[in-house]
Amino acid sequence: MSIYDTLNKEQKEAVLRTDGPVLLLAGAGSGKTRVLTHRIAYLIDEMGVKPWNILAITFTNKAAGEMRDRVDRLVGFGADQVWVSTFHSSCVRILRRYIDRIGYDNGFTIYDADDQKTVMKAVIRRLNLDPKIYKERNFLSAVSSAKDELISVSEFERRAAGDYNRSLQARAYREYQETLRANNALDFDDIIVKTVELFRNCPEVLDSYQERFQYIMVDEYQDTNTAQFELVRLLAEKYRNLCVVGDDDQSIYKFRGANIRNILDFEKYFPEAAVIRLEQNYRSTQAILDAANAVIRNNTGRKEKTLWTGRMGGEKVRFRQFDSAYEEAEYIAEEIARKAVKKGMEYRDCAVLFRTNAQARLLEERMIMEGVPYNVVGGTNFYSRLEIKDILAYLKTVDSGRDDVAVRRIINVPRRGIGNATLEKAEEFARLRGIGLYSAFERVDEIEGLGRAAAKIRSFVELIRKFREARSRMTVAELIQLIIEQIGYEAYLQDYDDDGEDRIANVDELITKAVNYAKTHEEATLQEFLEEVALVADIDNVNDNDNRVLLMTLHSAKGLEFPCVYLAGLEDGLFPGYMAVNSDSIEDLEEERRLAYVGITRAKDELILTSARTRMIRGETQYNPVSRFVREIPPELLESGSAFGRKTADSRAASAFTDRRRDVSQGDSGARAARGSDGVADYRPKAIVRPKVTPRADKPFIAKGIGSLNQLAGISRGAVYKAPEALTYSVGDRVSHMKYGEGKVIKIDREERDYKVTVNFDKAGQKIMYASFAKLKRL
DNA sequence: GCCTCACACGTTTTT
DNA sequence: CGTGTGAGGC
Repeated sequence: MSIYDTLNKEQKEAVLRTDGPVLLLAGAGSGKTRVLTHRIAYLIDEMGVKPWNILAITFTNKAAGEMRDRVDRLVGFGADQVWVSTFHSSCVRILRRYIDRIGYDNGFTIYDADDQKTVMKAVIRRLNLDPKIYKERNFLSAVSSAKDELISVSEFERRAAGDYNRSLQARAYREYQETLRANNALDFDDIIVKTVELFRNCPEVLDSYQERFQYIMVDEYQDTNTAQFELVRLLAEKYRNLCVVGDDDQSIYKFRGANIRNILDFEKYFPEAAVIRLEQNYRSTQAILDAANAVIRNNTGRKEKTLWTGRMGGEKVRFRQFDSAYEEAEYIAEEIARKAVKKGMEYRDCAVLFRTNAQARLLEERMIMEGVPYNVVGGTNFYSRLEIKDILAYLKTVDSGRDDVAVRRIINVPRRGIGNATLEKAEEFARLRGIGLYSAFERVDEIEGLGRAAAKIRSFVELIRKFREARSRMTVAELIQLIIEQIGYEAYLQDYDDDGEDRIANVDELITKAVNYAKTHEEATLQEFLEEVALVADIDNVNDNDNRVLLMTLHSAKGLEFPCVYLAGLEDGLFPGYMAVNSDSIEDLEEERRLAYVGITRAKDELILTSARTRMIRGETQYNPVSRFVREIPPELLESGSAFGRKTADSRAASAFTDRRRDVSQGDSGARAARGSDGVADYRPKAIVRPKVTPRADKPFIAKGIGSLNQLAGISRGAVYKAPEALTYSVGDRVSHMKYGEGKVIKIDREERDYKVTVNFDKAGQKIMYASFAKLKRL
């Protein structure tokens, strides 16, 4: 009895057919991850393939981690040598070694969406275009789609000839690309594009990777774009041992350039390809699968397949319509709470999925009221919070200083009295000499007409110089702490806005992450840390051990499964979104339908669909009909219950909620700042919820599992920041500091969540610092 | 140079 | 409704 005997006939075929191209059409829940992991095991154990000759590409880091774990368990030895990672991580790894061959520096930085916007805005200004008319978003999406299709600047220009608007985009594209190059930066798309460019221009580099990756597997293949396809094609060209796994019915990233032709035309590029279909679903009940099939059937141009399951019967899919989105949220939260208490359901077995991130808020509020522990995946990424970006910009500048966007971001944070006029002079100086902004700062004495600002710039340069010098002898975490302390960042955040405390807690989380990073990586360089940070997705940080309900978009839910799934906001105009409803292309609606299919097929045992008659969107009340996707499910497959079309006990009970709601919704300006470390929202700012946190006494209240509520109660979970209960030193004591050496404590002020300590250092003089960051030791 | 206030504008979805 | 931006006053 071998591990392969547990596979069905098709799965086994996919595992055993190791040589040559294979297109594996794997329906939802058909065990494709199982096939991939067993295939890797088979290659290593039975075929004698060296683990390092195998490359497996997944969609998210989380999926990569899981795959590696499973391979680890299957193969005794060498699993850690298999490359399992995302497109982006793999490419960055390659580019770090070789990008100098195509004219970048190997120490390149990675720009996120925010940085891209900053650059494009500057481009628009430089091109003397009216920013009122030309939005950076439009240019950026034109640039991004061009890159997805591997269209170079010159190719874009050629195609744009004669078209005014296109020509403008072409100019913006060129200018944008040149700026990135000058800053030695790559955007997300470049990471793929530049790798393809490298392979095309340097045959010897390509050859070395072709030799290295003799067996290649690509998961979620339906979501690859043209650039990614070309990358894979190049790598696989020599040995042609390429196995792609996908499901055209689950292609949901067209907006990001995913090219469904990659799957439909695979056999054209690889005529010798074996096509294997996995059609047995091991995940869902027949009832759920019937609903999924009923919906997806309405799409045209699919690869025909019929999913079936051995799990006959099952509970009918439920549908409930409510008068308002509040009632919808209440129903979901209340029911989850009830199931947890009465039926002993684990919170982690349950997910609430929705179309847009904005829907999370209402659900969240309600979860808190019901005392249901939850996590929100996505929304605003942890690393795009302004306080985090500030610190990262400091780190980037310390690391290289070539990134003008980063330098510009921090030159006046905190306020140093360096304003626009000064900056423009410095930028002009830099531009004329073809150097970076930071290099210009280093030559500040040569810049004319700066007046008093020159001294301010000089001390900024000195500050960075000190950080650089300190870098070699400290960990990333220590460096961050040093920066925070030196620039007085905590105090800056404290009175930046109402969310000072939340922001400080976020910075603290960053330090915790840096500490953890050092623990898991032998050579934890600053550059690697920055890279890691740039490439994480929110879903990557979801911890399966957390016993919480997950709230997330349908996109984030791809690849996951849950015993119980709530699909919320099934309304025409929301899901499918109004864009798709009003689009003249049937394609857009079909993509939404595939999204619905993905959502439905996440459920193993229980699926509940909900919708609301009214919903507030952008301050406006919208009235939406029930989603066409619900209507596509035959009534006999649905249990529509009493809430359908009528006022119910549920909705009547909700009026109390409506009254309480007013104080809930006012002033949640802090919502953004209040996410936990992982890009997973752990709590809401006090303004929204603090007065509301009265978890019912009869609810199970698992204190340790409910980060959100701990946060609300003012309990910080950060390891580093935690305000000490009592200090180990007091006024008059001699203390030592990591950087300043020894000194005497002059004064201690108790502040809301920390102590402010004034120390007179023997060498460095008098400093005021926060106890939690300073880590003073009594002598 | 910095702060405050008023107003316009908009979101699908994300590596 | 919420955020980001721009004008105007200090």
